[in-house]
Amino acid sequence: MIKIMLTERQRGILEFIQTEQREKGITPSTREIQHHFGFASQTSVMQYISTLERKGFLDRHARKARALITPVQKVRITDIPIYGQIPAGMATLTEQTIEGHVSLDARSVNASKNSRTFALRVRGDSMIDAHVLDGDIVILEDRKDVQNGDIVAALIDGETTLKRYVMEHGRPYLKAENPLYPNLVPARELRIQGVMVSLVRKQMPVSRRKRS
Amino acid sequence: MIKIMLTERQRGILEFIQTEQREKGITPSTREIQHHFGFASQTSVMQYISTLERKGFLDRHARKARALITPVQKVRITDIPIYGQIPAGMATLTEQTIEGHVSLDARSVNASKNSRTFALRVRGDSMIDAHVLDGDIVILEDRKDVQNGDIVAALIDGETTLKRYVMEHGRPYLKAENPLYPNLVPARELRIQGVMVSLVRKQMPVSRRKRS
DNA sequence: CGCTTAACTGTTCAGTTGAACATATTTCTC
DNA sequence: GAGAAATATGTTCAACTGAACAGTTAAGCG
Repeated sequence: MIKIMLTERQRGILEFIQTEQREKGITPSTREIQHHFGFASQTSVMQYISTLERKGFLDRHARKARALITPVQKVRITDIPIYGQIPAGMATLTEQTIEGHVSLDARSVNASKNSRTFALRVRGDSMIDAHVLDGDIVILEDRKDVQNGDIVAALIDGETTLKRYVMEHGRPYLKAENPLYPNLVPARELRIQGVMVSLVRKQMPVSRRKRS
Repeated sequence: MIKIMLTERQRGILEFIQTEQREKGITPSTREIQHHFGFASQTSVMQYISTLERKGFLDRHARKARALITPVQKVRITDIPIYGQIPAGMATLTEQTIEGHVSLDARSVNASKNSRTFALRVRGDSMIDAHVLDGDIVILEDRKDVQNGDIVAALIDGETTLKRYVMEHGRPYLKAENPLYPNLVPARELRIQGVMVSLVRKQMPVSRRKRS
């Protein structure tokens, strides 16, 4: 019963709002919706809007023009900053070290909304056996609960590296997924900066691709 | 000289508009911009807006409320449909076979704006040596110019498969990037549905992950 | 010194917009 | 058949909004 709590008309109006926003960049006004559906009164639209809002399909800023917000836009898409390299710790994640942004919806990125999400561009082949390549953008979450086997970004000697977090005999170490790279056993503290939740790869054109 | 054609003030106003849109979901009105910057008149805002529009940093719908559009929103983010399986050909890419959407910015996805972009969920390990895993979402472009070495989605016997396109002795075939899978030499026609331009992977939690 | 451009003020105006009120009809369930 | 919910109408209103007009001030340039 949770699947569709909307009547056909309600769904139509929600879809119209979403389509308009996607295509024109702005949400329609109540009167525009009214004319599109041929209502003689805009009050009908008002009623639909409040119903959709009550059911959680729509959000809005009261008493403002074209201030409808589809949760699709507001909740799902996250704008993730890409850091080239994190210099010291989470404290220093400033605007200046941002290399760019990836924008993708939270669902396909696996992001929980409580924790902070950021991205790193992978350098080197140390995780190639985990199918993470040089140049890939790895999306991480600043989380507390790191589990055995998670791929994490960790701070070692002022450098950020991406490794697999392995707990063995009660002691954690960082495992490279490439026989050519050494595993890292932390001398004292292991500073985890984020847990990998997703990956975005930009496929290079053949001409510029490295031969393997 | 192409880098920054904006004065400090112009840049500030553009950034304010973009930030507001990102955080609140709606673009600010001229008066909201006015009060944020402490202008005594909204005409100042009007002038900035037309300057930004003239320089191509802003788009808008004339005479409509909150109808500013930042090209960031309109141009860069693309909403890509994910098809679970393409049954017959490009002609049958209907709404019904859509499994979901990924939304990400065109830049990180490598998408050119002329060709149609779509996505497929990868099934099986046949491309594992190309570091494409089971469950990955592969973003493809419906392009004409397939090059030797490109990873493509092709239609073989009514099934869509992801393989590497290899041209040898003037004849193309489809190569699996896994020794356990056979290469496919087309009997007659080779129907390329799209060329891989990008990849999105949702990292599974350790508990649900397959042991290898 | 003129000329241009950027930055800004003060005011008016018409069209747009969300909201509210009172009421009517249909559809469905109990 | 009563009641609830969904659907719809008609109208009025205050607030919001973009746009325009007519100016001012400062900086840079040749």
